[in-house]
Amino acid sequence: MKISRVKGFSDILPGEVELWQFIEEKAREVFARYNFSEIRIPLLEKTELFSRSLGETTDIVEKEMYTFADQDANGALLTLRPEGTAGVVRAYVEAELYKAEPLRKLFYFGPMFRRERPQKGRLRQFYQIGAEVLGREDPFVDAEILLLLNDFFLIVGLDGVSLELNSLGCVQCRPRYRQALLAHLSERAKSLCPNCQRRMERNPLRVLDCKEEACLETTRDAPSILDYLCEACRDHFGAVEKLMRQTALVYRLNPRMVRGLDYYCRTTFEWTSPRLGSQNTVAAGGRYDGLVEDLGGPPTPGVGFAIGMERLALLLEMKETREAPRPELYLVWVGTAARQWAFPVVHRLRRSGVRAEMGGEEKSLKSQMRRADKLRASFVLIVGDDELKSGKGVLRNMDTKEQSEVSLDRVEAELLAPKLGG
RNA sequence: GUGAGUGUAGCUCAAUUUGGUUAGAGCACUGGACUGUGGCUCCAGGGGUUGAGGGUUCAAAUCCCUUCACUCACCCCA
Repeated sequence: MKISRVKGFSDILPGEVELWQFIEEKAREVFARYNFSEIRIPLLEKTELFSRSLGETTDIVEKEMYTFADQDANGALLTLRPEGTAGVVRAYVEAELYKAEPLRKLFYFGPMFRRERPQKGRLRQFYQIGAEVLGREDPFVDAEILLLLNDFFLIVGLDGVSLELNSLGCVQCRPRYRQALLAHLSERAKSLCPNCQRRMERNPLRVLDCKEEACLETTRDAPSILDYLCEACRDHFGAVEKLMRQTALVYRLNPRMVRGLDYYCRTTFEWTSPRLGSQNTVAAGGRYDGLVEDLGGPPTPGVGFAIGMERLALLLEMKETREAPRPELYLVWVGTAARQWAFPVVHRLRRSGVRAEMGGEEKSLKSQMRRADKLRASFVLIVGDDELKSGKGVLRNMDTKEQSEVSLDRVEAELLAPKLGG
């Protein structure tokens, strides 16, 4: 009986994995330029970490987490991480990273798990590239990571995406806005969709995010969060905007943009693409100045983002297909004596760093050549009885069709010469 | 969780409307033409429980029921 993969979980097969490697490589490059350090944390955390940091009433915590009881006597509830920030902050606090160094710039790659209904750009195990900057309240840091993301998109060749920016205010000013919005909404509650009527009680800001025509209409002249920011938040956001203009980073101000997780405050942002279908966010993030303290650390501001890797891959995949690596040498043998000779030679070449392959089974010269061609080998070395006798093998450059003789007793030395490109 | 759509060869798809012989094509794969030299061309070959199970019928890929999977949308979000 065949066993299939779990719903919403996917394999990244040869042919597509090259694109992922490319993305990861470029991400490392950009993080290095911006002086970020990698952090690796567990996929499994205590459930409490997520319910505390994301918010008890978010959809993720309420119905999307993979949670189970540990087999230990204490039976603690454990959860496969649905996002990265909580775990990074937990590690930051646990290792007291703030003690030796006031500013930490961290990045990570890895899978996240949410039990949602799969669709385009949405899987139950999905990969994120994330970054967190801990220890600075400075708007220059907000601008820095926005520029980092922009640079990253530039070097992977992503285009057609747009950036939206907003400020959600802080614990000082958001309650005031919430109240004003609520006042506006309750007067018009009848014209809101049933969903939004529920949202009004739980998280009124989400009403602004509704796609329902009627709700869009009723919130058209709703108060804007940007008019309710306290002085400190207004200054902070103003400074971010100024830096955006100074660095010519194009964005659209979107005072209706809200975030799904409770810990966000002040600057929030989102990169979207119209080509992704309804899951159109490629990257998003924002500031979370209270989170470290909530998780038992000292008051420490933070700001970060996450990039959805399969969404990014989806967008880049449409542009061009990336090529699989090609073998540098394919050794074609004719006759069992030649095969016996070839096997250790290929082994030694591989040990010297050459990407090498040889013909398998008892196959004709022609079919081995065909296979070498299919794999796009750069060079083919042909060895048969004649060559064994004369001690000279035939080396063929598959691109130029040039052939030359190499002496078999010093074949490695000859092959490792510049011919093979090092 | 709700709704809609789609399941035929390794891949992309015909044949389903109107049930009718042995389910086809292109690409890919294997071999040959070219007995030890790749790509192009030509020829040949292998490969299918038509997602699965049941039903109707002389006859089912085709009609009906059940089920599973996938996809997209709602929702939510990276």
